[in-house]
Amino acid sequence: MINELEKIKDSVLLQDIKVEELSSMLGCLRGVIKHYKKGEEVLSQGAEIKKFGLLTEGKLQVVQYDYLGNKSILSIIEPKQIFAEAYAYVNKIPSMNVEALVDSTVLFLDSDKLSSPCQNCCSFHKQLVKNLLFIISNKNVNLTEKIECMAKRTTKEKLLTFLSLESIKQNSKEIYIQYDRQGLADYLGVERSAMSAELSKLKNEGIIEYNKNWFKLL
Amino acid sequence: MINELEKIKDSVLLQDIKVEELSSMLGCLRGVIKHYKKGEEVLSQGAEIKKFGLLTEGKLQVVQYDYLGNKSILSIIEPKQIFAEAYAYVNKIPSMNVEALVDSTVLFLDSDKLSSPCQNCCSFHKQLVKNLLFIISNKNVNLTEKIECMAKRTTKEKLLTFLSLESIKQNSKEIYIQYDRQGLADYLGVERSAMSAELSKLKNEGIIEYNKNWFKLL
DNA sequence: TATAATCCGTTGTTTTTCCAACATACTTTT
DNA sequence: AAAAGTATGTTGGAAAAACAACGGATTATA
Repeated sequence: MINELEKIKDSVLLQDIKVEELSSMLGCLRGVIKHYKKGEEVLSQGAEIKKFGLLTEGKLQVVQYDYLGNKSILSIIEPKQIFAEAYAYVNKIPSMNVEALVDSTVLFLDSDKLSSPCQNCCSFHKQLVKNLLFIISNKNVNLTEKIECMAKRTTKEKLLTFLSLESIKQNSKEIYIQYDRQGLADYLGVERSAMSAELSKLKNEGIIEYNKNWFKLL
Repeated sequence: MINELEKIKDSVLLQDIKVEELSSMLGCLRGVIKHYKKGEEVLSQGAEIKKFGLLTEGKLQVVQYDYLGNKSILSIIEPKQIFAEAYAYVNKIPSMNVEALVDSTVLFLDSDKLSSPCQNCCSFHKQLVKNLLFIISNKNVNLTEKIECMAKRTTKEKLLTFLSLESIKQNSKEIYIQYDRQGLADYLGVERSAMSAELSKLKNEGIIEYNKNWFKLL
């Protein structure tokens, strides 16, 4: 257990919480550690969620099957990240699965206990709540930005919206993006090759320059 | 002040908080009431946000101007709803404005105070945090669902994804939707008339039936 | 280093969407 | 009930995106 805490003590969720407090936190939040083999289901569609997860080791993917049975990957969970937190707080049945991409270890924490601190109002509780609010709010802002891009009607506008948002975030006309072309196309909800063609056009029109992950707004 | 509290005491944020506790809460969270004339700016782009708002009276709209200066309405805020809460918890400068559509009254609450309860750990704090987590998580789930719809490549798929999500939520093949055609088109990010045409096609193909706000999946 | 695998851009064709304009139905007002 | 306003459906042409297929470049691997 101590070993697991060591791996996640500098996660965003546990930020600014003293190491000495971590183990008492585990008890308070009914921390449970579970191990999963590659390919195993960590959370399955339709099951009610009362705890959220903090990945201590391995890699997970959040997938969703639509009305036709088509699989789509919603996100990849890396160590120190939390998942299923939104569904733990709204009492809705999630419509997605979480699967282990490699052998993984997850620390589950009780969402009810987190938001209803114990009698003695331990100091770490304040910080935990603050961190959780930050994480969820941040996700919220990111989702809103993605929607802002996707809502544009043309691929050209989607690209320019994305790039100008990045430009603001990176506070520069020259930016580096985290996605490869396929990843960017998925993010914007368009087809890769069509997007590539559109990028070329933007370059020819003298609106942007780019090379691999580097982009410049002119 | 008492008058204002009366109007919002059954909002989601203040759910399950005793009326007697509300006024002490106001002090603790540094509650400030502000009035706005129709057309006035409630929050302006680029200004740092330390407090979030709870609309007690009137109507607000959240608008955004993109890189070309085009205005788009992100959401309409009705009484008892909160706004700007996500931006209050991530330390990001918001890229949107909030404007008063009619004369409005807003109660601003200190986001820091909410997540860092006072010494005596008042009982309402627990409930407030719980409620806030619920609201933000809920928004999160809704945004994710919208993205799920928008990510589909064709209008037909967007419609069917939306309808089947509603079908699950309303637990029936027959559903009533909250949007009119223009609203639904905006939600899905497509053009209204093209969407209408697609709906007709789906009806002809025997995949759905509909009449005004009523839809049935076959 | 050779080979395989992956990523990225290009092109032509097919499909879908947008857009504008108009017709019809429904609602609200007077 | 007439008139005006609003919401929805329809259509055809223009624009854009998807799709498939391919070639060159880069990266990973044997």
